[in-house]
Amino acid sequence: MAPNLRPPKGTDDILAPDSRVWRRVLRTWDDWSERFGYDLVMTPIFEATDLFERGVGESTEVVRKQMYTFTDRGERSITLRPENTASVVRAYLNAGIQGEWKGAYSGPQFRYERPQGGRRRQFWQVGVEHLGTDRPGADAEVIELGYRFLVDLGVEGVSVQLNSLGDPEDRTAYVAELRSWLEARAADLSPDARETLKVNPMRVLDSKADAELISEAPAPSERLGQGASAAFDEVRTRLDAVGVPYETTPRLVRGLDYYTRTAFEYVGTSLDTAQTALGGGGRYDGLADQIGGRSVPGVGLAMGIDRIILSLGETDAEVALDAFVVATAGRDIDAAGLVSRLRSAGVRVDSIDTSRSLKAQFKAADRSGAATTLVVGDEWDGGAVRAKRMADGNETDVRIEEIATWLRS
RNA sequence: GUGGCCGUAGCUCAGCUCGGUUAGAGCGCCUGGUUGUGAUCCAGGAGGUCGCGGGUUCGAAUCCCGUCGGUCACCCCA
Repeated sequence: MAPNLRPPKGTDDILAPDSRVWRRVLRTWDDWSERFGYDLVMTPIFEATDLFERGVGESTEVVRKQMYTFTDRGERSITLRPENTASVVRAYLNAGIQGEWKGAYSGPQFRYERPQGGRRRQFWQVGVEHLGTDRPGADAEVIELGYRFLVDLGVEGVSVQLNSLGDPEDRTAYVAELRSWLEARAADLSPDARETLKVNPMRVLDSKADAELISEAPAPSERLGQGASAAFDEVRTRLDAVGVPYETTPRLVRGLDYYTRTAFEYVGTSLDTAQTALGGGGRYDGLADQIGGRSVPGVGLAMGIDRIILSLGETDAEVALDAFVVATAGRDIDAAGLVSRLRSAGVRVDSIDTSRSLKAQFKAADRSGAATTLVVGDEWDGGAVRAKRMADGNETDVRIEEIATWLRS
């Protein structure tokens, strides 16, 4: 262990069997996002720093202390993306797209924080953005997608927490009211909350230490203007109609500044760490304008894959092989031919060094988890191989050209 | 960024309080028993600068300091 082979603090190497769960989760995501009509969108892993400063918000925790920022050789300030929404909106604007557009992404994000269960410096998010419309139906559809995805994966106790933060005018008035309400009670606030109050009063609503006091505070959803209020109602009506359960959480706020109107989070019951949010999102009608483009409404969500997998437990490490090929002495080339032929036929198959003892090869076959082991031996000269079902030890000879179909039955 | 706990074979850990011959166990791994058979059994074997650096000492896995890493909570968030 002399040379340092560990990955950097807060990052992980993910190998089998854990990586099998990752494959399943990522495939499930691709499936659901396609079913909902989202095309794949890929943006750079790093961006100009000011994109995040303007997009995510100068007063947010993310921008103030969590960004991986460095200067490149061309003296540009570059930041590893701490989230993906600002990039996707930038890409939409840059491509000159008119009107509605739906994109899905998947990839690593970076935030400089003290690592903890369910909180890494490099973590994986999947998400979608639906731009160019302010219809509440789009909000409901985004929320439904995340819900279906989590339920399909088998996450236990999924619930959707829903709130509305109002339109910018509602929010300005509300924040002023909240600020004076909190300032009047500053003596009772925790020191952390008092600091937060100066920078961003709404985030005080998130303070765990002040939960009791906060429960008395005015809530954003109680101060909605007509437009936001009607939209909030419609989102709820639509969620009811498609059978997505949710609970209204009046004091739910989000850590990023760009949210307007709809804000939501997914929480699960099986995560036994302090981090309970599996995903979240909302509407951000002012974001495009803030990062320097035209005014384009949008709504989106982001899901934390690391946390979702944590909450899944390690139960389902599905076997990745259908068959394992072993060979007796001198049958190396025949065995290699069989492996190649099966792979071309769509069978997931592997072998180890076929010149090793049959015992060693069978041991590897057993460990691989493959249901069947195929023995290339003297039967090969008669056009067959011996197939052994590992679970019960039964063996039968199978014609070489029939193996692929035999394995599927 | 703040605080608590932890760092000995691939893995889980014992040994550390009361420093002292070649640092142990279980599991795993490799080879053989079976020159065509795994998961069981038997025999043998490989594998450790005791996280790293410094200090105290005749002598440090064991005591002291620092550092890095892990973990949990806060903060915050996915």
